[in-house]
Amino acid sequence: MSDPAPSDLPTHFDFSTSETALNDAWERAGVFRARAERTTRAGGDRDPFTILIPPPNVTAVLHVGHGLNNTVQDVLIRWRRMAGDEALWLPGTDHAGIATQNVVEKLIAKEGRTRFDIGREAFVARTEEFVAETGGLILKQLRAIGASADWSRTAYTFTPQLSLAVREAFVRLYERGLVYRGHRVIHWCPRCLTSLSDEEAEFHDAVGKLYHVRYPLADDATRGITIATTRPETMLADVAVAVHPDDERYRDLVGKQLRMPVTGILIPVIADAYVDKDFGTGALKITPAHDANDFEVGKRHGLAMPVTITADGNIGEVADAGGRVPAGLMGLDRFEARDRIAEALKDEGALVKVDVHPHSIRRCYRCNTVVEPRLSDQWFVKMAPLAEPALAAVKDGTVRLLPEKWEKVYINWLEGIRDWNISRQLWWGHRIPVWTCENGHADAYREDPTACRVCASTKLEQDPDVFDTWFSSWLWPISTMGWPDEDATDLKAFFPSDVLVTAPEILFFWVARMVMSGYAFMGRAPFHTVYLHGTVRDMQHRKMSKSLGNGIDPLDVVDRYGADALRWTVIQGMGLGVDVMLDPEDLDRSFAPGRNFATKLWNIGRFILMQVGEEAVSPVDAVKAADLTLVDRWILDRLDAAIAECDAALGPARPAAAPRMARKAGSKEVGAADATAAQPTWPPAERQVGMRLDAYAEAARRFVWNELADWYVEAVKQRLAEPGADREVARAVLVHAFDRALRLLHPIMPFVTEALWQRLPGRAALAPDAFLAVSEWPRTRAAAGATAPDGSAFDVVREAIDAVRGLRSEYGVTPGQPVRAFVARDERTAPLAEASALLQRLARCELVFDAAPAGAAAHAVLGNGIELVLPLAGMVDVEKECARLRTELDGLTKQLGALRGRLGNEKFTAKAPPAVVEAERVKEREWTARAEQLHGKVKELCG
RNA sequence: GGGCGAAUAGCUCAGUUGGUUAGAGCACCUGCCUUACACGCAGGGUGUCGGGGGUUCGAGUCCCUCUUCGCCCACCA
Repeated sequence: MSDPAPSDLPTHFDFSTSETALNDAWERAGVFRARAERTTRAGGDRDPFTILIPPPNVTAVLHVGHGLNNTVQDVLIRWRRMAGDEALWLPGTDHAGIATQNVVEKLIAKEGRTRFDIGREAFVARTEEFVAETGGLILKQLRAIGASADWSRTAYTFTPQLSLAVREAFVRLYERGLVYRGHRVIHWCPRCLTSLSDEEAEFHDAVGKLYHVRYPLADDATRGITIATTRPETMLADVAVAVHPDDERYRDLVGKQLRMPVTGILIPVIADAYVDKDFGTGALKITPAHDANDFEVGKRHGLAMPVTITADGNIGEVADAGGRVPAGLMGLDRFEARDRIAEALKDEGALVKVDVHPHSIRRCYRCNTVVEPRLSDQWFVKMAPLAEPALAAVKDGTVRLLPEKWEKVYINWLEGIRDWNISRQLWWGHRIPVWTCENGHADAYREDPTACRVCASTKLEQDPDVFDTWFSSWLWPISTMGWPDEDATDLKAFFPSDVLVTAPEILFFWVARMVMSGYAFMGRAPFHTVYLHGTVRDMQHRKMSKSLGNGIDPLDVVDRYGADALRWTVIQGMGLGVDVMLDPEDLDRSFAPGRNFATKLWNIGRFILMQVGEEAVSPVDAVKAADLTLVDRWILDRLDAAIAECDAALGPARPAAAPRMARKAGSKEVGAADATAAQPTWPPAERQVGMRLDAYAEAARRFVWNELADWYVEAVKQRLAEPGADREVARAVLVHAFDRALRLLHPIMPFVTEALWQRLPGRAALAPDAFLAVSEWPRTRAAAGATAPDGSAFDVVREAIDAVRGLRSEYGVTPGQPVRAFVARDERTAPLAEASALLQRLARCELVFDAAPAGAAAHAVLGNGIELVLPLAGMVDVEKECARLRTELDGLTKQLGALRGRLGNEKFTAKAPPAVVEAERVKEREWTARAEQLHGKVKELCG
């Protein structure tokens, strides 16, 4: 890079040009590309560290939720890359069956056509074309926020390779007897014209009406049963009224016939324990084809199952319903029919009453249409056997969910797992590989069959349905790695992966099912950590959404403040699992933390580059310990502390591969146990540790801003200005500390840190393709086996400066006015003597090592007992000082009283840990000394 | 209906196994263009840790209870 001289650098980081240039440079150098052969699993010396992107819909456009999700992944992957792992972040997209189909349907609707007008083949071709043209835009957008994914491995759930995995998975489950054809009531979306899984039919609160309808006895219209229903339109398909067998009210009616109003159809009264005696009237109308529970009741009693609602949600005689639908209702929309039937009931006098009834209704998760329960044939996966190892994995710590509360939700769901409806009546998706021959032999085939496996008939027809889109998503951790080829290079090197970063909304849709598929097809969990982050919300805590118009476009933020500002803001404000609040109305304020810090960092760098010059600096290790000044030692200490804090906040990258545990006595499953025993589990002490990205960000920020910039840089300004040996020491320490700070911050702010790091002196000696992005993650001196001289002596200096500044402010001494502070001569003042020039510069305070002159004075006592005295003659009135002293003394007396009370309490001294008691004793001595001192001053000054 | 969680500064949140005078960022107030940065510097905490009770030498932290809020699941028509 040809650079301007440091002094010509602008005062703000020019992110708009630098970000693109850096992205290009990184990609050219291939720093994001993972190499299987370097992993330990392939005989190399690097631990693999893999993150699989939660594939966004192929038609998706980047929104702030993606921004957050992918920033987290990128921070983790950059961290591990620097820490020496072979880091793979595998990007890709999801074909998103139902969602993409809806998009294309809308597109052709603009041409006045439906998918049925153009036919299945043309529709699929049209969708493929649309995806090819516009799909994957989001992956390009991810580059703009700095995503360091391995783009050479970009995957898509609908490629031939992944389709093969989907087919293989289905056939294997089929062969294991875990797939079956079910005839039952499922969730049906009348707009998408497809069945939905339980998870795809989401509950929404609604205030409906509860209609009480009287069904009279066929042979005695004066008697009857009143039932309650929220969906009177389904009465057209009623086949019975059920009561509880023990219900005295209805006992004599069981077995009798009722004549339904409106249709006049006769239906029996049956007894079934499913009915709740205490709900409504205790009588329940039974509509087996349009209610999942009624279906079960109907099966038990061998009842007919007429279908009176069509696929698109209208009234009609669909199946076994001859003569049930009155002509006037035929073809009506289901909700219109509801009102019409209610009117008809009212006219007949059969409508007893209508109550307001708050309840939950299910809606399609893609189009929000009210879901209709509907009798149909679908493919299901038996989930209980698959759930078992997935449940055990979380219980035994093979997989941890962060934050922990989601483990309970996960376990709760898996323990009550229900079978998964995987067939969809859509056109966009993987066709179900089941063929049925003319003789009715249905079977699953790995290859498209030319003849029936059973009877060799060549007249075969493929099931018209496609798979639930999640049936391909759940294979993501293995299909993207080359499965079903178990020898695939990537599968061997990078599976299982490490961390999955996603939103809790898809815990069941995706996360739990991936764990299941990992065990079902590879015998292992696909990752060891699931990081479930919060949601981005506006200031009213509403989820950001297009329809509410409260969204934030991440690319807009990148344009205004840079990708680093976006990333920093999101990471530093994100506690584990906590929602991030941003104000779409005030981007300046929302992204101030990131914008401000990026600029601060840039200016620290700018200053350092200007002061340090171009000549190479010696490594800090080469500096003799004796040549380090107080502040040098201090900043190196603080650096160690910051590294340790960052490491602690990030936590262990993976559970340690503990030595194989001794097999439990009596365990005979030697061979079987081995495959899973090899997968390490999180020790209880580490299960909730790490992944505190906000704490990591804060530790790094505090070091570079509050310690390096606020203190060290200020302290070394003078040394840098004067040529000589000490200047070289200062340069060495300064460059070292800043270099390490850039490393710590790089995962969060990759661009500004790389731009600065590339300009550090000594870069010329490095290889031309040396990047901060692949530089070594900092280690503490202790971790590196080096000795660390104590830097705490500088604390006295800092305290003295703080104290003088505080006193100045308190007494209203203007910043420009020089002051003198007196310190009684004492060997403990040695650090102050060494740093008195600093005190002069940073606090405009001349230090005098002598007794203070008599008269009004301000006092400050430093932590090690040194008293600092500022004469206030001519600067402040005595009364004010007296008042201040008295206030301090009062407060101290109160605190001392409490403290002495505790120390005098035998129970405390006997029961509290000795260390705590000792600390209290020390404190008591210090406070007592201070109190006596204050007493003296008050007497002397105030009489 | 079942399960889970939260309530700490104006806002968003930390607060590790109970142990100094409860912290951070943003916001706010005061003063500063001090040879990098006003997107900055220096100073300032503005709090009955939701209410009540209990355990303890000691409670923001543990237990009970009440209040409020949120999340997940569920076959009450």
